[in-house]
Amino acid sequence: MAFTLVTWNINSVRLRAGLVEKLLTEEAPDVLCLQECKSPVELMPAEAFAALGYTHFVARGQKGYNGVAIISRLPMRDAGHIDWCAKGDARHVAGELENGVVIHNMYVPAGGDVADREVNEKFGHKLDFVAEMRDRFRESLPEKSILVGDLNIAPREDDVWSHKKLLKVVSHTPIEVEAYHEAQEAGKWVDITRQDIPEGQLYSWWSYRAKDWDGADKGRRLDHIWASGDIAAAGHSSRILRAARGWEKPSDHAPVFARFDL
DNA sequence: ATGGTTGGTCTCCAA
Repeated sequence: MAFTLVTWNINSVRLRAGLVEKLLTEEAPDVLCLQECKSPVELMPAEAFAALGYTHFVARGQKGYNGVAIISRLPMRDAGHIDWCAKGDARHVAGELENGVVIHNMYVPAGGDVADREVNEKFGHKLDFVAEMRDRFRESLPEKSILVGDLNIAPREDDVWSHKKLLKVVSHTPIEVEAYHEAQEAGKWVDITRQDIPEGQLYSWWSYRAKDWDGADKGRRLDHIWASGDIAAAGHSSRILRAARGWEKPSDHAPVFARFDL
């Protein structure tokens, strides 16, 4: 069984349902994971996706914030979610394919503006969230699993436009990068994007605030596709659809792709 | 050093 998987922070699935349909039509992935849907589940436009053949849909939502959804044209069952940091946030949903592979769709807290948990509780929440990921993966080693989503951390020097200028900027601080690696190593997760594209600058997000996002190209790689060690060799053909950042009324994130032969 | 843009909801908060 082979399938193409995409992760995309959509920044409102209701406002950008048309862009999701464009991606499904033009790129025809088998499974699409969305974050920041900003909608209760019952108001997510699942029918529009079903009309394109994507008849399987699992999601967790809430009004205005967070929200994650998995849209699939392959049979998929709801495999639950974890209430990270016990806040009741809709930041995780899992779907299981017929081959037993579980896809975890995650939205890690952005962490606010100040990289100091003493003065910014949102940064503390982010660190606690990623530490909980580490602890849970230590408790139970993931198998036959894929973890995707907006992890809001750019771990490598070539995952940001300027390593030096971003060392104190939330998303690329050493404490976050350390936490990211601890979580990854605890689960023996393999970064499929970097397994496929080991060298060079790679971004999946460009700020709305840039005058010329494409020309300035001050991006960060915040969106990730990880696979558990037992199936990592099945991952290939990674790419980031940068063009989607230039679509009409775009999300500030671009879709990240990988293919799996399982 | 600062401000820059966008979305959702209800006047500002989150990103």
